[in-house]
Amino acid sequence: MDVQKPVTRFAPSPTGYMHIGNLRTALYSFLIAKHDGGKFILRIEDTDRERLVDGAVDIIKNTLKITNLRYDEGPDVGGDHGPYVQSERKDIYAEYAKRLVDGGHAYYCFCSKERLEALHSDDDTHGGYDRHCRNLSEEETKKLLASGIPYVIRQKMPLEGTTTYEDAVFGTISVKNEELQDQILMKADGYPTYNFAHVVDDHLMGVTHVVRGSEYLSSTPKYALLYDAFGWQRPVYVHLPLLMGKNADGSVSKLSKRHGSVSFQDLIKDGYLPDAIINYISLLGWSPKNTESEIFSLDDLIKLFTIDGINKSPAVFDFDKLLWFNGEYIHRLSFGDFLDKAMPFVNKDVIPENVNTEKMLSLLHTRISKFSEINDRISLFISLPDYSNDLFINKKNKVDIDLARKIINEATELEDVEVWDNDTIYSKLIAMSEKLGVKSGAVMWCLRIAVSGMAVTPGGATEIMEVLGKKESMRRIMVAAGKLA
RNA sequence: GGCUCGUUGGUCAAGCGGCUAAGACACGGCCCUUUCACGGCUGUAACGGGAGUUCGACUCUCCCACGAGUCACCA
Repeated sequence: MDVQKPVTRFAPSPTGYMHIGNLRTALYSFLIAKHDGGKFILRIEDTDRERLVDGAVDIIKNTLKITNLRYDEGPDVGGDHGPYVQSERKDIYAEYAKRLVDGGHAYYCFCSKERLEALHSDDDTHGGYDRHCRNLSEEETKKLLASGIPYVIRQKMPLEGTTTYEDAVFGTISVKNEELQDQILMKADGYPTYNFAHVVDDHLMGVTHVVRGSEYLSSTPKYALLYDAFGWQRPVYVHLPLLMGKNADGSVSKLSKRHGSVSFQDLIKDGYLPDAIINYISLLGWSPKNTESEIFSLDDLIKLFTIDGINKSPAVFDFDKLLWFNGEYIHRLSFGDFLDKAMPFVNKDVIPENVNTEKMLSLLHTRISKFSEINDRISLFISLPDYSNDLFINKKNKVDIDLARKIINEATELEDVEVWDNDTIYSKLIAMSEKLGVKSGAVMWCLRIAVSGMAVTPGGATEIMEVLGKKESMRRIMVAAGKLA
């Protein structure tokens, strides 16, 4: 007999940006399916009509597209289990809710919001619904229904006993039934709640593994009971550890905006590469069996990913490590690709004509970890900063002001160089150091200071001069000569 | 507060009764070097606490502490 291939889904609400935690859920869900050659579905959960945000669905689709998390079924690709947008499935939920009522697993509730609020006024967070309408007679229900009073449909929880389910990550989870609220399945506006819709959809769409954040751990018994009420087979539950962020005071809390850029688009805007982001977040809550390297492509992850490698404890999102991954990915880009991706980040308006932009960027290729660093790093090519003569002093190369003056004066002869490129300038400077009888490092040091005005620069003296061009380089050398005179 | 879950270095983590407790990021040092970066080598640093079980616990059990999640006509 064939082992059933896994079917998983990613089911976000279109309420705004793609949070990095959501992306990680999508990734794991995708990987679980693909590791065993299964199917991955995208479903849009838009049952909360008030929180809908325009364009949010496009953000979701676009994110999955550029991260290569391809779905086999979904709103724009179709499939045998559509529609894949919950607001288009209202009839389905209504029908299944009715079935539950008829079977005695759910009931109509006519309680007003005011009444419900009064219930909570004593102790604001505890308590719950008092099951006021749970035992209305059939006649009373009929009458109320006919009268047009708004109603919801609630799930009828067992009053005693325990509900237990197996989670693939957390193991056996067991909750006393008396803890379970008669949760709302269908809202007064005719839309289902998440609690109900996702169960119906997951079953109808053949989802075998429900992958989601561990915030659902304690409400899952209610969903399991729903499966039971319908007589459906329960799916495999895979709850993922939470993603946390580090606060300024050192404590941690659920990853949110206060921790920095936590939406996928924020990170892209900041100059992170999708592959690097995917690689990093794959390791937040999961680790592979072999541990030689941590650099994984999506294909690597598909091969390596198994549920038993998922961790239980919450993971703190570490921007330093993400930055390291991103640097690795940038350094490994071919120069052509690097250029393509880097160019959009360059503020072209401020780059002088004499500067060779391509060569300038080549200096940055191995020196940046994210593209947004570019503009800070190239300031010296745009203008010569005001600097102090002390910058010329360098112990290692035995440079003092007198020597610097000598070297810079000698360097004015660079004016004779015909072909202004790195190699030519370099050999010229080497020859100069021999003539002067000083270490080549001393010459290089002084020239680098002169043309950059900075102690730390992307690239060495000759590289900077090449990028700057002869005219500007000579100008800067003359400035230095003047300062040292 | 009830319920549920978690706790290995600053962070991510391996470990699944016997180990000098991996590795990665960050941090320090050294080397390379035309500064920086890259690269190479190397160093500092951890099992929350207490009882058990066992010849032997980071690994199993219980209690405590701490942390988190959840108790919506939000998902």
